[in-house]
Amino acid sequence: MSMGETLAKIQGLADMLTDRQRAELRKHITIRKYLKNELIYNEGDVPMSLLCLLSGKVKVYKSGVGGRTQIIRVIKPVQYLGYRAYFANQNYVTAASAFETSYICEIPMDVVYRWMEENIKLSLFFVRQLSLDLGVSDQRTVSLTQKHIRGRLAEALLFLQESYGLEEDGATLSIYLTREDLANLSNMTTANAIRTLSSFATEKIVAIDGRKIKIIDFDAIKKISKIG
Amino acid sequence: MSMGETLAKIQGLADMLTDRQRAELRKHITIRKYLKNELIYNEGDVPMSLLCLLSGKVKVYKSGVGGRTQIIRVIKPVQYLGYRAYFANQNYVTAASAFETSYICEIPMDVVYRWMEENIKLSLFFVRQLSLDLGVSDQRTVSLTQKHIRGRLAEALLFLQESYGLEEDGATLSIYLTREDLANLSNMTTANAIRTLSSFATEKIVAIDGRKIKIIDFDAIKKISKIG
DNA sequence: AGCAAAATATGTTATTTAGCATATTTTTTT
DNA sequence: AAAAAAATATGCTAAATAACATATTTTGCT
Repeated sequence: MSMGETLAKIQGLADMLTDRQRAELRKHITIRKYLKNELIYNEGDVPMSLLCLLSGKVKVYKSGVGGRTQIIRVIKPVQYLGYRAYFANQNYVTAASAFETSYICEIPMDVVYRWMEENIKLSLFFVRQLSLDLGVSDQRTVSLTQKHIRGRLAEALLFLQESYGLEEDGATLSIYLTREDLANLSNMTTANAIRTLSSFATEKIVAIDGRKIKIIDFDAIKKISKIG
Repeated sequence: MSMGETLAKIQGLADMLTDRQRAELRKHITIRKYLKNELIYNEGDVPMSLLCLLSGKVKVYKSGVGGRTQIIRVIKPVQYLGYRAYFANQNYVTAASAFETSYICEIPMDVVYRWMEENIKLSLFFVRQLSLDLGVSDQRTVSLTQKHIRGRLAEALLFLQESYGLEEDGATLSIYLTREDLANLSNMTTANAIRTLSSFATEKIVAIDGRKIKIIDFDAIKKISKIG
């Protein structure tokens, strides 16, 4: 990932900056490659940088009681992450790692915050991002607590489709997750993710080929997700 | 609640404003009294105002599948609410109502947003608020999904203590909730909230007298909440 | 290619929690 | 103060989900 490509990717952010800030951006930005399953940051770490996923796929998760893990959100290119903890003056309460090989650019958070103090547009950008994130999080709390297993899994499949899209066939999810990740996304045990996905396959709602999931009956999935 | 008292309560916000904005604030601010259980806003409503709870207690909740309700957060004086949806350009995805008689002041959100566009401090205030809210919401997702009933109820009791404090005896929660509200806060059925609270009473962890809950063994509650 | 480790599949059992029913008590309304 | 409605309490049953066990398949590694 070259600097030129990178700057093209984060143009949305760069466009909000003043000329002077944009010059500073070039000085401070760094790019790092993360391998599959590599940790990007961990719970308890001090947030130092604004991260922007340039390519690849990333999960943000939290470990709960008894070693269970909950995937809180998934990140696609070009999305930002890592800002909440800094703004709240906290250490990270989540961890993030790469689903697959990912390129992430980093901008020191103190530099970003300095820009925000003299750049309303940038501040309002984060107000909006945080507001969207919070809406999703609140909705997720209710879905994960109130829907039954089938509803939660169906919702997770739709969520993955919205986040990462479909292959050229217009039906196969573009992300290949392990059943364990699928379970951690849907708040269930791995065995139940396996079983429930198998049921969906038996019912011809999806077709599974290893980690490849093809959604055959979108309406059925939507219905199962909705009624819980 | 007089205008003088009100301005004293929202001084934290007023202090961030310019002189001109403060003058405008006086023109646009209105105060309204809400009776016990009165609806403040509903899911689907268009967010028009920034709300600030001056006195009383408020719940923000969301109805999920099968008519079940989840209390998402509780508000104490002097806290703001109603801003997320406006910033995200959405209608409300939650509802809010008063636990008890409450006074709430309202400032038109478009006025607030105009201020934000020319007032970095105010924008950064909301960046911080939203970041704190999001951290709580993410934590709550994991607690509510992974902890067992006793852990969730214990957490709810601690949460109420942190939010609304204790009576002069240093042990009785200052908020008197119905078992149904307690259930909606802890993601369980009303019958289970009743049963579990009774168990805590039998185990001498709390003492209950109607809706009055006295925490006898704080360490036990903390431990139950922690281990889930 | 061959081995080890990890992931998937599936059956069985145990636990947790919801659902339902009914009695009693408390609160609200008239 | 009486009546009605709502909330609380408690027992029993059913449903949902986790836990555990074991076999098979796939993946990653050297």
